[in-house]
Amino acid sequence: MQQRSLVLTPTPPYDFRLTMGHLASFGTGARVNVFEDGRYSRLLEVEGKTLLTEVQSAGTVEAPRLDVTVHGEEITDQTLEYVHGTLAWVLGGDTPLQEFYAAARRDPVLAPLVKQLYGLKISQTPSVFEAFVQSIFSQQIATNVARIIGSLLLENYGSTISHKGDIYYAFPTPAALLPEGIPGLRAIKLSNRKAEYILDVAAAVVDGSLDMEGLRYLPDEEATKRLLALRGVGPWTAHWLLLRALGRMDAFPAGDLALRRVVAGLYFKGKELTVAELEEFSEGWAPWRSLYTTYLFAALRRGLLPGDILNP
DNA sequence: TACCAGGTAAAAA
DNA sequence: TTTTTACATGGT
Repeated sequence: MQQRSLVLTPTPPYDFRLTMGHLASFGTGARVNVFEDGRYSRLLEVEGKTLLTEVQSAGTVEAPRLDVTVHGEEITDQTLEYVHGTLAWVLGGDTPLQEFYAAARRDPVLAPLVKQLYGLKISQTPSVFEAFVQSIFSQQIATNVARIIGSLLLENYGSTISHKGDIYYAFPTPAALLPEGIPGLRAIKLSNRKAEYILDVAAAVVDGSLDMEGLRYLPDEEATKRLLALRGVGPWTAHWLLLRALGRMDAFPAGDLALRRVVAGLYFKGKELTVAELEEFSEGWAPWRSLYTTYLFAALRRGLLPGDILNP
């Protein structure tokens, strides 16, 4: 196996540990986005080849620098360039923070959180398809169940690379999901309906009738419209995709139960909020609602919020 | 044993 | 047009 290296320089401030820790805690995160001992490892499929990338911080929050090692066969300059672009996107280095910080510091609830999470950026999935699949099987089930299903998906469909005794999984491509059909996805504990949603989209991507990755280049409104037209995608999924796959800064999944409870607990003394009320409240956070959302979830996962905030 | 969990489409009213 | 209901599975 060949090995090459490259360097990434995110815009400061950038906290690699916070940003990757948050990424690894999401959805299937732990299996496909490995973050251990300060090293982020991730398999990427490039031009039909499977590459293992390993990223380590070689800088500071104020002067970030990331050293990347790429392992694989026939790593051309072009391949390396593609990997560079993909990782820059995945690691969220260009997330604009200054205006969000200025606004959040004026908010008594957010001010201490942005201080503790200083330098946290929004990581992105390498493909829109990956976030779509993760969102579908996270719908209306407990996060730990979603994680189990995610692991099964990787083990059953993902290509792998062995390196220094560890097995790394790539997130399955649309084409990889088609041959096993509905029964294959039922076998990994998805409902019949969710299996249909995923296979419908996978088939449309493979036959070229759906340019899912092209959604990245459309304005928010148009991208949202096209996402909502997909079976299985409602407002909650569409907004999470805008936030974590399309790199948009003002997405807000108001239908999210956990988000609703967190905001209710922090801003409304625990009084339950309807989706419409949360949506209205969030308007004060525009145009940085993706960042508010990300910081609240990061705070939640890191135990910076009251422990019982999800159980009113 | 029921009921709920980081929702959505389809049926029923 | 608005409001229920089925859906899979693991935890409590």
